Amino acid sequence: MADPLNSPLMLQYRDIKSRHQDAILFFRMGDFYEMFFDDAERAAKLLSITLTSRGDGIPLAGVPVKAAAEYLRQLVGAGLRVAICEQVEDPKQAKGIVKREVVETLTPGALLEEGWLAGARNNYLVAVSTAAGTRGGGEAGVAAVDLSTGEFLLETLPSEGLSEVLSRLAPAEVASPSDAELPLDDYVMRTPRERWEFDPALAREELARRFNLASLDGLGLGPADDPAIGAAGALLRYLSELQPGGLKHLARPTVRRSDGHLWLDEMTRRNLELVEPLRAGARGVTLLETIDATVTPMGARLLRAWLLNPLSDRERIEERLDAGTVLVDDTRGRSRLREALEGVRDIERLAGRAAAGRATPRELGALRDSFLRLPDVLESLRGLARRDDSVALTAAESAFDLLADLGQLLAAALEERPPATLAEGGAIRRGYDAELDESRDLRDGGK
DNA sequence: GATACACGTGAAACTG
DNA sequence: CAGTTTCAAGTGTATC
Repeated sequence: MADPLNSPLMLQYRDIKSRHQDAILFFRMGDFYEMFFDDAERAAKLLSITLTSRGDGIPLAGVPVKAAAEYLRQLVGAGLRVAICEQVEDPKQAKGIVKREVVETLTPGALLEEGWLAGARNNYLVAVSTAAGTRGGGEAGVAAVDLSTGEFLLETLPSEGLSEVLSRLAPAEVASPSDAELPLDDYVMRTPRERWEFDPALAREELARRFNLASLDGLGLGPADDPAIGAAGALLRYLSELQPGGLKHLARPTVRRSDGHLWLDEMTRRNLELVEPLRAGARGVTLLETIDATVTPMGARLLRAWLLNPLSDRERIEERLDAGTVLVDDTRGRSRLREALEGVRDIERLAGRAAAGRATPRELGALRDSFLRLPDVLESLRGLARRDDSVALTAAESAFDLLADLGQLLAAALEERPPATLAEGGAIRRGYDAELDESRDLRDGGK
């Protein structure tokens, strides 16, 4: 029984590791994340950290929790999955060793961390369902989420169109039935899933439950959308494995109908240099770079998505052109609007982090400051000359949510300049919470 | 500008 | 036998 492989800790480790075979396991031990065995050897090589052992011959490599983010970024950047195993029990209360659980798995497609992602483009995790057995022909379903913004897209299309969709979304990771063959570049992470997970009937139930709907009609989903619905089901199931804590900020899915958009195959898109230069590394040559004068990350992502997704519906095209005309014709109004948008940060991603309960005080401060800019944005919209000429602009105006309640709540609760981390303290204003004030007085010696 | 140590947990080696 | 000490990674901080 002196076998080091059978110590209580190693039993716990092997139990957890057996359920995360395909990931590097970051195993929390006090103030360190430890990796053992093969994980330790791979990570030590990739991260240039010391491969050691605990005297019992078990290979070990570890990083302090405080410095873990940078190492995680490198591992995920290298195309690996990393499962984060935390202590889920107060060590003081624990008898024997402390209980541990995987609370999150990071993959290239499942990232919420701030600063790891390019602000000007979405980071999609995509599920693809393909018709079983048939090679070519049949219909494919695509479901895509951007975890950082909560965006959720569905599309059903002929199988031949898959390469077009996949190059348009440029996903970081693709989940599909293990036997499916997909037109994907080598650097895109492939995640094989069981075929039954793509079952549309199962997925309908899951979607209805998730978004609290009696039926999917409300989402504009009919029987013809089954392939995409099946993909959505598999995607949700996979996400619940990656984020066992749940994803509160996932938006209701929106359906892309190919009849409203111009078909652009991958070759065309490339040759037109819409968003990527033909010669890798060339700067300033794409259409996107040429016309991108957006102020916020939301605008940058939207413009990019629009360029990759040109409309074919005349009415909607005219609407966009009308909006453009109003803005072009009113130089002063336009610069007012730009000015108002200047202070608006990446609300989508900040809100995503807030909803996931992982926003820092400083990020909440950025959210507050952004919200407080919104009245100015709305005012500049209203102030545009001849704004009534544009259906799109008036619609945007009437749908505009100032988020005043949230802005006021954040303004009341947060200090003017909140600290970068909660641990530093001093995030919450005096006078907001009586109990907190009292605790602070006690700590500071009281009067 | 080097060098030592603590950080938190658990195993193993050591002590009485 | 039970209790105590030692040790292990990268980083920040304290001490020379």
